[in-house]
Amino acid sequence: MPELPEVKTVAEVLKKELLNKKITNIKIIYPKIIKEESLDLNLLLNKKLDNLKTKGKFLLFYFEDYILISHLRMEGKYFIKKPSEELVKHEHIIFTFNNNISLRYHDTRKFGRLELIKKEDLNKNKSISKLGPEPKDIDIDLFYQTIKKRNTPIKTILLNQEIISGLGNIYVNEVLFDSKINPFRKGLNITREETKEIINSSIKILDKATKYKGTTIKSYTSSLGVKGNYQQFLKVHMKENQLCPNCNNKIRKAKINGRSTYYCKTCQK
DNA sequence: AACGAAACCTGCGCGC
DNA sequence: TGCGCGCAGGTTTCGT
Repeated sequence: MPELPEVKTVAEVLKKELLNKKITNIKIIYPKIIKEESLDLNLLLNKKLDNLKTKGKFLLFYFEDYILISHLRMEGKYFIKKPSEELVKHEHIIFTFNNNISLRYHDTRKFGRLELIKKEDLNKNKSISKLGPEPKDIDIDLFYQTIKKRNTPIKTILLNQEIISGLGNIYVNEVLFDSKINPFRKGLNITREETKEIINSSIKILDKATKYKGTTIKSYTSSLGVKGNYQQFLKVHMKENQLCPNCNNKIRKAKINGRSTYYCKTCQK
């Protein structure tokens, strides 16, 4: 469940269930989910969840003087269960809270990562410090200066979290359709005006997708029993050979840097 | 410094 | 039915 709207949705639900609750037990089933440089997760025992924020696609769990940084990557999910419920396949880390809730990190492909840090180390953390701004915080001129030096497709630039954070493959496909930009165009050929269009579309689409609690493409991907509903608004993503809602030509599918790219050759110049 | 490909994993759907 | 291949909402690492 991994782009910004889905991560924000997860944060909102977990906050409702767990804010101000204390961790009473931690069980690590598959340790490789935890980054090597991480502090020992057992430092969280008896700590209270003070806050839960997001930054780009990261979840930040604030526990008194520590922060647990969580990235879901491709298929990470959090399930809220009762401690008595038996473990199911792919549940890798289990946190028990004092309100009789078992928070389970579930990840079929084991790509997700957890890292525990001291609160004061957040801004020097390797993952977090490299992150670019989310679309709503982008400075158009700075962003334009960056992309106009890049000889790589705009699609690839928008997926680069060091340049702009929060967009993933679905929303980049949708943003480029909305802003009428061909995904193969090189950064250095994008005008300042087009840059502005891209950012405006990004803000608009991420906001709407967040409002609809994200996009659920495969039912098994739903976490926490929360299903997103933005899929009904997708215009190109996963729509190969369907008709473009603007011009009725066929939506095409191609690969850009190994990622499936859906676009309308007629509308996206 | 910037770029692309490979690596990290598992499960599903498709064609034969 | 079974096998092999390609595919999946992401990031990091490695080689050029």
